[in-house]
Amino acid sequence: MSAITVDRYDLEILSELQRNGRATNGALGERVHLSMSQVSRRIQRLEESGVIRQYAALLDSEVLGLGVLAITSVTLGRHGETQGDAFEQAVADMPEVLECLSVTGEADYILRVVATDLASFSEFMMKRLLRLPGVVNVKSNIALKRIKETHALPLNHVTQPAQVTRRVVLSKSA
Amino acid sequence: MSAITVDRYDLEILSELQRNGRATNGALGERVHLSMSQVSRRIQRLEESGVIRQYAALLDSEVLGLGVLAITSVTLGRHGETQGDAFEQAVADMPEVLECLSVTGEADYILRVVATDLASFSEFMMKRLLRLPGVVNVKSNIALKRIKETHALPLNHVTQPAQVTRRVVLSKSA
DNA sequence: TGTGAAAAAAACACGTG
DNA sequence: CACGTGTTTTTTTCACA
Repeated sequence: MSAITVDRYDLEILSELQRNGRATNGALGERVHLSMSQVSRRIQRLEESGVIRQYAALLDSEVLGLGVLAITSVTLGRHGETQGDAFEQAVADMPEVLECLSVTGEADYILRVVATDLASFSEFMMKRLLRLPGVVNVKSNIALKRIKETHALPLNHVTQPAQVTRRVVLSKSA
Repeated sequence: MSAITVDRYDLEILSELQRNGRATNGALGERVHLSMSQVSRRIQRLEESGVIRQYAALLDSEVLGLGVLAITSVTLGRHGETQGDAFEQAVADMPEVLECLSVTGEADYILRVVATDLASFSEFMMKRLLRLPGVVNVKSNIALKRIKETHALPLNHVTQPAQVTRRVVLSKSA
């Protein structure tokens, strides 16, 4: 596995790109005191190395009518790992499940789920999640208030300049 | 509060922009069989109405060395709401906390936290989170495997065409 | 690594239905 | 008033020094 060197300029660029994924090379260059071509080449490197995974438009769930957000713990019965795979596959295909982690502790999985209202959330739980094979227990915590919600990863832990493990390649059209 | 009408063209545009926040108006137009100017005007409307909250570059936490992801439940002692406000403020200022929700159920808050490794996660818990005033109990579930992780909201629930509540305005430079 | 040309895309104004 | 067309401006990409 190859590596990429990330210096403090890269970190500043990444930080700004996390805030504004459409920042122009010119604007970024002005911010970090680098030429446009420098910025362009650095971003290309960051994309190719997989540090930048994707550019995306972030939508407002409340405006779109998705008023319910829940953290749900799921426990599976003990029936071998085939069941786990089936559960993971099924959950990955459910658009209302934004996140699914297999975790340490009492539960097997923790899910982050959105729904339009409590009625439809309840229906999703009863009719879809609980009916998946192997699911023996679910426990949901409904969000009362969203204190903080960000996609922006902390970057200050990166000792500058740092070697970072290289990953997948971002396709041009993705 | 005013409203915006979102039809099936808008939904297709939003869906694609969630996947690729840098899709050009031309490409989007081809996809939904609409002219460039149509797409441009629709996107502008979606931005102004707050449906599109932000454009962002999504970074890869593993590539950046943030190998630990945890879901942490926090319980506060019963000392009035001033304490809750202080906790919420403190947590909002911690970059390693990506998400914080106040929730129903046993715990008061659920947090999504990243760290470079278990040692630094442990240090964060002991030295920073547990020392916040009012915190009497925390319980963490460490992610063993990330089954699914998306920002893409489901859009199929929107009955087409639908009235959507208007929100804040996206500033041009944000 | 910067500079300048070429290509692409976005923003804008205009004319038309 | 909504729509497409054409023009202008911005931004990116690429070749070259």
